[in-house]
Amino acid sequence: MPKVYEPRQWEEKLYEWWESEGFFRPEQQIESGLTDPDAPPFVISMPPPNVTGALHLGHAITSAVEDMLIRYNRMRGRPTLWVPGTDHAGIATQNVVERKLAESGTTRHDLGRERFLQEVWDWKDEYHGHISGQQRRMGISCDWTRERFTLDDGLSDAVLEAFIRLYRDDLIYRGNYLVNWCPRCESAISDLEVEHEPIDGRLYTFRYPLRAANGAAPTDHVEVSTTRPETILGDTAVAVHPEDERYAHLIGRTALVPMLEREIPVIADDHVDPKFGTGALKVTPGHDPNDYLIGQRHNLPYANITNEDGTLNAAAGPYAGLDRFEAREKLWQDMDAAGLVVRDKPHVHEVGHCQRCHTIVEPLLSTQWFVKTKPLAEAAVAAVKDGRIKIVPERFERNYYHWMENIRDWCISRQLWWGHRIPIWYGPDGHQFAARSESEALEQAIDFYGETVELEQDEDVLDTWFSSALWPFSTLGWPQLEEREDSSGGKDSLSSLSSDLARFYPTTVLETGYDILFFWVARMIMMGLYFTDKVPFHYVYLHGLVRAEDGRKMSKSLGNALDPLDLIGTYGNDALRFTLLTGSTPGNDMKLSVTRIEANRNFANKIWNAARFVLMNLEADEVSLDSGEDRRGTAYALPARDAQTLADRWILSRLNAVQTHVTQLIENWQLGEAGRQLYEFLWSEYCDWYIEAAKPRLYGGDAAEAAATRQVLAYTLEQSLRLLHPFMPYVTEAIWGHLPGVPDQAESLMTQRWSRPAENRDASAEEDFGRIQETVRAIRNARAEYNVEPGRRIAAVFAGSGHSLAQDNLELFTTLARLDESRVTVEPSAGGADSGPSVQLSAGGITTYLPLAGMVDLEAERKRLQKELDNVDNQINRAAGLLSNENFVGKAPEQVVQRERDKLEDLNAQRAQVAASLEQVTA
RNA sequence: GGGCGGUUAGCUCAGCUGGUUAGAGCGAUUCCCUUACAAGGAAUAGGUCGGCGGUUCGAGUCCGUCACCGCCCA
Repeated sequence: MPKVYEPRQWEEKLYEWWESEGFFRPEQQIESGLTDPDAPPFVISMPPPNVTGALHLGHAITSAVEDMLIRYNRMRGRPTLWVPGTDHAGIATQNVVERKLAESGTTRHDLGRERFLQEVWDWKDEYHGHISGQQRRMGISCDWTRERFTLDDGLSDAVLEAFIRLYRDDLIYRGNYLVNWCPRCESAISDLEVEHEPIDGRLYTFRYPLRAANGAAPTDHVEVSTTRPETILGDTAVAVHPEDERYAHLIGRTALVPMLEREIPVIADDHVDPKFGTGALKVTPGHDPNDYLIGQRHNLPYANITNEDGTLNAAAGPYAGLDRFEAREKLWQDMDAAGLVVRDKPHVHEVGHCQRCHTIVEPLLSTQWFVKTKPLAEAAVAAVKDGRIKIVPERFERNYYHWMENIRDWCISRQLWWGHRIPIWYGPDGHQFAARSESEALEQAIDFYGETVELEQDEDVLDTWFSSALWPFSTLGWPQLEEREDSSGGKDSLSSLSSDLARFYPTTVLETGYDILFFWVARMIMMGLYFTDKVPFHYVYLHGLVRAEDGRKMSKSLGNALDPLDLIGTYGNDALRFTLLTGSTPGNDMKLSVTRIEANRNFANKIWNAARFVLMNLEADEVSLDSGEDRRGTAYALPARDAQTLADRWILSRLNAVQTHVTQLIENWQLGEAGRQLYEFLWSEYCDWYIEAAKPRLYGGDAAEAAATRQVLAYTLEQSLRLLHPFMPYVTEAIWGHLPGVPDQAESLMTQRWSRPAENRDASAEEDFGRIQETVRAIRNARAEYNVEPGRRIAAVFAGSGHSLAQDNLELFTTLARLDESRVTVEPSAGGADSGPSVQLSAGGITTYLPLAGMVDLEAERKRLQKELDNVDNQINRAAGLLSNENFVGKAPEQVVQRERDKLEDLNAQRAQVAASLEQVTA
């Protein structure tokens, strides 16, 4: 084994091996006996990345968490299925291809629908290779043989089926409503795809001329404010609050639209806020959602003044053809010239932008398709309320309820070409036929009209999220397999042949970022319940967003985006994923720190070197194996209990604790904490203490002792690799492949059994070893303070009540604290050294004298001991105070009280030791 | 306007149902290339856990309130 772990030499090789061996496939897992066919499968539908995009750190954290869960559950013996795939990402992908066309001077309209789509498919085919290659670099153990794409045949079938069923059930309808229109994409977008941002605009105040009572030319006016003057051209009323006395006399009069001279009424409506602006409101039902509602209440006409590209149409009179923002300027100038302008001043207000291209959205009356969401949302709320679906972290359930309970109908039609075309054909009279194909529509039409007619398919495609909403079951074969399942009757066990849908649905956990809780998760729940009558998944695990080190969102335009593939190349896959897994808690954002990735790269290397150490010593050794019934759970044999030293018992007990805690933490979704505990155990306990304690026994003369030590070293390492594997799959696999005598090496660590505690915790070993650690630290500290050369071995005397512990573990002390074996003595009584002045330490219940001849500064020692005495006294006061408090003794749990009693006892003993030392120094 | 999250060491963050003297990584200081690892080892310094009030024998943890930062929804 080389001295340094080089991720690049392992990662690709190991991944290719894993994939080609079929370890990612549930069938192989069952066939090979890794997983129990009768155990409930563990299933994740991977959030499909945009097929023409690049993977970013959001995908990296998704991959890290999901792969961790999959690997853990596979090792626990559950058949696991992780379904990968990609999303056609309608608007985003079409935009990219259109930009490419623009570079060569053409547009999609020049090409026509068919040729344009061919262009996009070509683009998709090219980029799909990039994406899946990147996903493989992320090391994800998903079942590539089940990979899907939202526009492939099966999923397109699912979309057809879903649309037609919803349509027939009256949950999809078409209508002319005010929608969010992106003039750049030239498409409607849903409410969710509008991002509201404050912009520095202006508030324009002007005079609305009022026709005189006798119908003569305007003699007076009312002042009105707006942030969008161009919409004046679409005004169909002026509204005031019904109780606003200032304007009561105006209600019922007629106003004249500036420059157009169109007559509109002055009406009264509660919606008007008398305190905003002048208290009078211009009403543009065709271009403002609130005004739209006012328009409905008052039966106002809906004037539509803009074209789909954001220019004004004929209804804008002289302003027709101008862009909406040019028209704003021009109209304002003209109104100024006409003496209608009062003022305009800076005004910050929230404006909706297109999520995809950031263009300011224009509310526009348009004929679109909608999903009636209320009935679907009710079922979706119930599924979470009654616990069939659990959201982690739980607080997001409130967001979910709030959104679901205030849900509005979902605009699903998009004026794009790239996507699932709406399966509706129109007859000559506009009658709608919902069908899987044109011929099917034609059959319906013949039935309907009694003759063959010309049909035209709807031009639009569906919102990408419509197909995504079906993802958990469409990827498993719905709806085709649903029918087969029904006819064969009931759900088969995994051991027999049956459909994926029957075996793997509902999925287990849906893991994704909280930013798409509404876009995706909520809609999957609605659709899943509606179409399959089952929840699509039992758990929703939401991770936080990965931000740049400065806390801002990573983005290409800011130039602060880190490329996960670069990071993997530099630091290794394990380092990146361990950082993502341990760097934050569910639902909380994390600022990705490169130094942390580096630290975790170092951790991987540390494990590598610990393994090198163990293997160097094992090489010529026969390692026996403790073969249980399950060969995948085979462990290295341990020495008999009575052949174990304190250090052995200690590290085995610590391993036991970590096995238990890590398992509990993962089951409790505290993945980060689980990883941190492993880090702590492996580095601070196994490497820093156990390996160091093992060295003298390995190199000492006693062959039996050395062999026992090798066994504990090997056992602990091997079990730790199993625990760490889901967090750091590569380095653990690379090391595991070097282990001698392991029966299943032809397979992989990923196919081995999750580590389980073999023996009980050993409280006395943990306590005793803890006392030794304390004493060793105290000696090391004294050595450093007195500038003892690191290599120099010094004399020591152990005394006091802990002397027998010292006596039994002298070798540990001499090694760990660098003592001179020939000059170490143990004395039962705390009498102290007789060889002149010495440093006196009280730690771990052992009094230690270090006769640092000629180096001891009595005055400094006195100060140090006094400080220590004060410290002990403080603690004694605290504990004694607690114990003298009747309330504490009476109300606190017995366990807690006893702990304080024990502590006080130890402190008193320690105080006596320190006090005695102090007295000696002072005397 | 409504809701959520954050505020813990110089920096980045842990700290689960309240219970040892609040932890880690990085950074800082001192020392060491000791035959697993200098991507390493040993030691040290550094925090009134945002402010105030409350509940409790006991609060970083629970409740109220305020401040600042961020996000979501309207």
